[in-house]
Amino acid sequence: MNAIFKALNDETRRDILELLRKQEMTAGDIADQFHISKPSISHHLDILKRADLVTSEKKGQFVVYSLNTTIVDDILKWIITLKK
Amino acid sequence: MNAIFKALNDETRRDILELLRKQEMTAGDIADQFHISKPSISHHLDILKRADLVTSEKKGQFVVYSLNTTIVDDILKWIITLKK
DNA sequence: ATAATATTTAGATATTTGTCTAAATATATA
DNA sequence: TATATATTTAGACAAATATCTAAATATTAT
Repeated sequence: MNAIFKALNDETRRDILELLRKQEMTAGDIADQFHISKPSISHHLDILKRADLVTSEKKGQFVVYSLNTTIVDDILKWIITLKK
Repeated sequence: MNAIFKALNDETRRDILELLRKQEMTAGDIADQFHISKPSISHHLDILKRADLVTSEKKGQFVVYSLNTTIVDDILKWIITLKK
């Protein structure tokens, strides 16, 4: 749970997740949505990946990122325990 | 959402929430559950309070903390948007 | 009033984090 | 093969954070 909450504790990373909710995107296309350098976005993507919140697949010279909804379920479960 | 995720990004604070899920507790009783100084726990409680995840009420010389389930719902909503 | 108990505030410090630029790596194209 | 494009890695740095001890504040009890 630690890596997940660490990953969620940043507005840029949460925004990336919301982008990926709609469709998978390349690292570059993701970076273009923010006023932050590409290396910084790459670093954010790495943190999301380590938390298993996104997956990545190399397609030619691009790297395509997708949301991993399985882990989203894990967060839901944790939150829901607070209500029981 | 920022303050909430910031508050959740710490194992001690998440553990405090799980404790309060079962019953309300005084600051001292909460502190006794951790191997961390009372001032540090007080600081964690302050962060949880600013995020509105807990409420506090002074009862005599004690301060009783409770979980605020309303805000827990807000987190749920945000997580669920990721799945739609 | 004084002492004891409960909690918070203040100030210090080491660690973590988000950001940047420059350089490295990998792939595609001319 | 040389060049352009896409992405990541490396290293540096300022800001944020979790922790501590000491002191302050508030309440209760003697």
